[in-house]
Amino acid sequence: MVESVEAGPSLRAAPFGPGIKEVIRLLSARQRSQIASIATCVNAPARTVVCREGASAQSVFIITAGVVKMFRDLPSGKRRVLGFLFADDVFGLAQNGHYDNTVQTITPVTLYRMRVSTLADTLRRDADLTLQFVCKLTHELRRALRHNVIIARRDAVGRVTMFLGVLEQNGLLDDSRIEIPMSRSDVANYLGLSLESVSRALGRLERNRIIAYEGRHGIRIVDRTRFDKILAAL
Amino acid sequence: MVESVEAGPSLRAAPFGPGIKEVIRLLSARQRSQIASIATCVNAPARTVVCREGASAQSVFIITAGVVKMFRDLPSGKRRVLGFLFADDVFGLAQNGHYDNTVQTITPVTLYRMRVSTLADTLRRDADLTLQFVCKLTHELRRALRHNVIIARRDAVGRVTMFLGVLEQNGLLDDSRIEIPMSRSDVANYLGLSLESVSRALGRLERNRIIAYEGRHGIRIVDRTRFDKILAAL
DNA sequence: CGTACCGTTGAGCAGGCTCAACCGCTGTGG
DNA sequence: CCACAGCGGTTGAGCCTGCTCAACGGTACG
Repeated sequence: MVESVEAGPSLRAAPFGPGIKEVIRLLSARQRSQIASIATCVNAPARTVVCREGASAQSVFIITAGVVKMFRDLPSGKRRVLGFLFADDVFGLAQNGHYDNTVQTITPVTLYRMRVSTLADTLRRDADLTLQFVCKLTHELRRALRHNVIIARRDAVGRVTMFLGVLEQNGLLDDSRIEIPMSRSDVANYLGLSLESVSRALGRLERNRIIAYEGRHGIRIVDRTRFDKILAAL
Repeated sequence: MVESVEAGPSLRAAPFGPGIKEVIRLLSARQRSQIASIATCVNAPARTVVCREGASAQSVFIITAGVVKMFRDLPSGKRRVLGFLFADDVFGLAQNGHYDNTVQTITPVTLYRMRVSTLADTLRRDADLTLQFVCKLTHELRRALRHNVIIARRDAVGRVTMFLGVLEQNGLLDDSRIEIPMSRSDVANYLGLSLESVSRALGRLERNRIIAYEGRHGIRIVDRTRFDKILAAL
């Protein structure tokens, strides 16, 4: 667990150009420490609300460890989860000086907080760093579009399967275990399903021996062939 | 129709900070001509494929007039429309040197095309301009998240109504007429509905005297109160 | 003037939502 | 130490809405 000799936060994204296929960490050591110098490092326990929809947006955040969910509460009382964010993700970008989503921690989280005005000043002086943010935002945009594709699917099993696929990509765990740190309810709100449907879909995937449970918050893909077939079925 | 004495393309977005509520055009006259100097202006008729998913990504595009759709074709043959883009929108941002969506014109379109490497060079030298792109991308991200909220909704009438709301915001026509330049099929693919459902939803809105048709590609909101009530029903 | 596509409308079916009960784990207080 | 309450998760029964298949009307374009 000698993971970060490096100082400061990082950004994870897939670059524009050819050559590099995977998602990588973008910032140089110098840029990381540069951001660290204008940010304060914060630890938050699980279930902490980091920023609230509609509140005045003072800060931008970069996650270095843990998982958070970004959501919006609708007039009807229903909650729409717009995304899950992990290490090296950024959030808190605002419109008109107000956050437009609420962000809440799911696991204990370590994050860097910086004032939006300070960050803007820094970016105005460093085009290279700003370009890194462009890259990161483009990556976020891709994720949002992918999310669109997922929830446009009609069948619950397909949506859940695609979600597991995303989690797998994201986790990058060496073994084949996929962590599902969030509750069924969060997953349901993310996928636009009822939590019962999520539960049933997972149950069906297990009964068909496509996945296997590893506790309630972890699964393993047992039959990759059929898993991929479901992914491609859309 | 003396609309653009200004030279070169622009970017439309809502800024971060407080003070300005609406979507505005970001670039200064200098920045517009700067981009114009590294770009070539192109006119394309309706139904032109501007860039194709998977193709090598040489260029980035900024629209100055017209409407395009961005979509992805799925293994099953179904098509998912990820968004409609209008004047002052940007597209062509790639991953790993390849476009990840196809973009096709709906109306005749005027756009600026620039090589991605040239644009990157320009951005690396101008932090201010790059920051404008950050702002624009954040705006696009917001739109994508809003799209997520829309299609997560289960009822067809609600989805169509929210779509009309977005079109209205977008059009900013002085009168209350809302243009629907795209086909029902495109709308359906955008909303994750069958085209029959879109047709039925519009029909129901008209029968209930909430909207009124103005030809097949334009409507007018007749009963704003009930329209807003449907919007808030989610 | 004809044809093909877009749009509308109808009938029947399927999959997901709602309501509801039940299970297992966790944490708390008697 | 145990009883109980609360929450997250699973499972079942019935309903409802949007999808599918199909036919038809209108308009734009060759």
